[in-house]
Amino acid sequence: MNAKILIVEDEPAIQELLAFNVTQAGFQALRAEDADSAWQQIRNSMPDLILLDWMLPNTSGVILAKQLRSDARTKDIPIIMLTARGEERDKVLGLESGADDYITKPFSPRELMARIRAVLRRHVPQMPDEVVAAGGLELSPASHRVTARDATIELGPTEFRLLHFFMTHAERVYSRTQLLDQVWGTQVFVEERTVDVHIRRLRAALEPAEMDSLIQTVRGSGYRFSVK
Amino acid sequence: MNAKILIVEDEPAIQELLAFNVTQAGFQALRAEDADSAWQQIRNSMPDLILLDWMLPNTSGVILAKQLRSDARTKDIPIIMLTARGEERDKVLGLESGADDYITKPFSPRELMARIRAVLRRHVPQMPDEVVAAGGLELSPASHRVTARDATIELGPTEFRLLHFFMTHAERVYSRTQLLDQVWGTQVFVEERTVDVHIRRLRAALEPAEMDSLIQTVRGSGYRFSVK
DNA sequence: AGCTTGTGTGACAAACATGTGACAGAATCA
DNA sequence: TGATTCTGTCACATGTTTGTCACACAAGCT
Repeated sequence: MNAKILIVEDEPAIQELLAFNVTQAGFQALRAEDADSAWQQIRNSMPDLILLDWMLPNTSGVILAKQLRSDARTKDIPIIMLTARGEERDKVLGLESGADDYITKPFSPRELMARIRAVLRRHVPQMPDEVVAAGGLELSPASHRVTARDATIELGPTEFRLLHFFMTHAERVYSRTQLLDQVWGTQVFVEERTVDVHIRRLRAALEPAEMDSLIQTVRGSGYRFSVK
Repeated sequence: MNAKILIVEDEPAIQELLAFNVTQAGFQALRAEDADSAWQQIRNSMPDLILLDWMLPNTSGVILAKQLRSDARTKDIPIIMLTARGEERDKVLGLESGADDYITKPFSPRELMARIRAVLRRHVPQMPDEVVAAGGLELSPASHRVTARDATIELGPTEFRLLHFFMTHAERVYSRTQLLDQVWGTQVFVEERTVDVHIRRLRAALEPAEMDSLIQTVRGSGYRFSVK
């Protein structure tokens, strides 16, 4: 189960070089030349880390990084920025870019791999893939699967993230707005009532297992996942 | 103690529109037409958030944003950029601007307010809502629950706020007017007698647990929550 | 006791919040 | 590409909450 690393770089030569090094080190290399193909790759295979060129054709790397950070689905993926020599370290690691680390071109393969490993290691404690269990439900982010008493529960992506958030934040009320921020991401603008509909869909999916009562309505405040 | 929002916009019509929406939503609106008057306002009243037009007469909005970011006193004030449709999303969120979010003109009031609230929420770490316990009752703002001897007590939003206020201000008499200010808020106008009715409803909810005597009537003065 | 003032109580309509089914467009898949 | 799922939004149904009232009741005063 080696980590997937997405390389976002428009220069074919450098992309090739990176891919070679990464593969050589036992990781799985994914490639993209611009922001669009990067998103496609991300949707398809959820990389564990992104090597991102500071300068990209259309959207620059910084913008892509920001977008990644503001989307609930991708905000936890670590990013290493690739910069030309001139670039200021401060800018790269500053607030604006959501980068975890950066490396200057040209780089030595050894340094590159060292940084990749360091970032991955630093990121492991977050354990985004840990199985969560609460109230008779079991949710596994890694396999994207939910089980209740041996019965598998089918959920759409949004319902899945919603349930995941609830299970990791049980016994606490969240307003529709908070849920939108946490589950949808801050840059997405949707109606608050959309939350209601997704709550309903989630309940409907949990109902066959008689688990729908885990998600409670708190009138005037929001919703709560509770095992009590 | 509602948030102050500084509107920096040279177009009078748009400034007016923004101020209207902001005020309507219960915020306090400050206005400025250019960078100079903006700084003046900022020095005078330290807004909690700045709505900043991308294009301004002398200094452009981006420059002002940069200046704000480089001043220790103002670098933490969140900024929402107002841009014309043509403007590149990339530029706005890029390194240059220190913006926290942006919105494109023309905008819907709803979206504007949603973004303002989202940014404010992100920037004001809400104080930890601690569990309050008094007289055998336990009230948890976070989970929005009230318990009396293992029995859950169901309360409507207003009764909940009322009880919360009482529990955090026990042993002291509050007049109907004071309670209206504290629990209902100063903006709302309701009859004083309404307090009586809510007190009654609260007592009714506490009665099954024999906790209704915690709320005492002080004839001619008001009500008191007392554990003695 | 009578009178005055303050508080308890049940009822009620309007306002409000949430549940629910349907639908069209977007994203995804084969 | 066309088929299929997923999403966000709406309109309507349902259910709660809220503020007010009218009247009953209680307490204090002369």
